[in-house]
Amino acid sequence: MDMIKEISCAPVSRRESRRLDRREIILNVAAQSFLEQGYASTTMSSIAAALGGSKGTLWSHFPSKEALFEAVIDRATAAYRAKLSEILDTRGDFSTTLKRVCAGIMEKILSPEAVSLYRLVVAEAGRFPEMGRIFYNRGPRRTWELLAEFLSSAMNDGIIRRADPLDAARFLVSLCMADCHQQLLMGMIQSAPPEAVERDIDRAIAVFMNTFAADAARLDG
Amino acid sequence: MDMIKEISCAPVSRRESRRLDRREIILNVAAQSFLEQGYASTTMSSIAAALGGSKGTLWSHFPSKEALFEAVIDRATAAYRAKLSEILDTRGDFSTTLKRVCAGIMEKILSPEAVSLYRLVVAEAGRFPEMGRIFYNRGPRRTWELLAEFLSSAMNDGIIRRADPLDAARFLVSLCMADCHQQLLMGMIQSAPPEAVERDIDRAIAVFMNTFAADAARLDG
DNA sequence: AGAAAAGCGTACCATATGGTATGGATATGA
DNA sequence: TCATATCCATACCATATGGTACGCTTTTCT
Repeated sequence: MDMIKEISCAPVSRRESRRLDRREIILNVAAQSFLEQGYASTTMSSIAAALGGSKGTLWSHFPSKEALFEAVIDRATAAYRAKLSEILDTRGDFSTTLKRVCAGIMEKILSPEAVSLYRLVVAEAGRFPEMGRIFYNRGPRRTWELLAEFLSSAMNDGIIRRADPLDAARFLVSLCMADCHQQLLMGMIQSAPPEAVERDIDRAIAVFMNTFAADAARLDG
Repeated sequence: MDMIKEISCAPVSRRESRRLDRREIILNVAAQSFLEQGYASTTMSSIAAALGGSKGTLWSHFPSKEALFEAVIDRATAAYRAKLSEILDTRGDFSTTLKRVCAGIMEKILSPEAVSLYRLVVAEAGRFPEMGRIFYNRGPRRTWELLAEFLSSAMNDGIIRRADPLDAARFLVSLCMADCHQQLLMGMIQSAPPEAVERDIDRAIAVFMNTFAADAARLDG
């Protein structure tokens, strides 16, 4: 009887499962509030109210507002990372794949949730140093690593010149984020028009290929 | 008697001058608080306390927290713009000047105040739509325009290929902001080490020249 | 069936918030 | 000199905050 308990690390007991469900719901509600209101403007009371539940329950799951916030950021970045891994589909020739990958990255990065998350991180990074680190490692870093893997194989195939794949990936991503993303962040636009995104992608790839094509001039020694 | 009053638009009366001084002090204190605490976490009471003055005085100058905030952003962006105009000194040959100009822009952009302001704008742009517009027009836009002016003359001299100067300027600035600025925003570093800034500049210029040098390949039609 | 866990509802706490009102001190302008 | 503009200090307001406490019901485990 005890054996069954021990061999399963996932929650078996129904109680535990229900509790995790509740926790999940709390995190959803809290995430929504934090992402669209910011940290300071989000109140525990309003979260409890939105839950339909009581404050006691809230505090039984998270001992403080700060702990809740950290859990939310943790989960949001994890979700972000999960969405990213869907992107890398390297079927087809290089330039087709490159464009598809860029489009995938752009779509994730420009999504309202990602923009809200980015805003929140930038806003609170000064006050919550760990948060910036978590986001950085799970967000941008993962994106670069995924891209770098793809670019690395292209380097091996001699399609683009050999260089640090991670540097190349960072370069490409920063090129993609130069226009629409900036304007979204500063509220100049509410959503990125597809044609503008397309233009960003094309420009980014053009500059990237101009820099990294196999026959391109070396930039540094 | 009325004439004297009318011909001078600057504050003549000592009362008025004192009042403006007080207003200036309020704006300084408020700016500091908003920039390092964010909007929601900054309290009017704490500002009044830091002033040494009373709340009555505060509210006699600004009818609400929101009004104070707008005035602060207005002034901060104006100050930012003033600092920018110091940058453009086009003596010397093109590449020397280009590097100096980039270094100047980087120095402004990476300064703690500029980073705080950028953070605040990004954080609150969703809630204060006008603020993003003000910042955008007085900050990035001015920077681009200054740079564009310089690049435009370089185009006329045939040093770089003819293109939309504003586009080229935006491109160069976005290249400069790709690394250190990002890391500062996300709290990965507390200040940008000079050698990293130097590296950012060199990379940006290399890519820029690779793209815009007179003999570079056209990127788009 | 009965113990325990989890959640709910609500009342409560000290504190702080944005904002108002008032009365007095001080400097300024006519 | 004298009215007035400005400021300061303080007390105050309704409301809201993060967080605690407690008694009650429902669900789960044994």
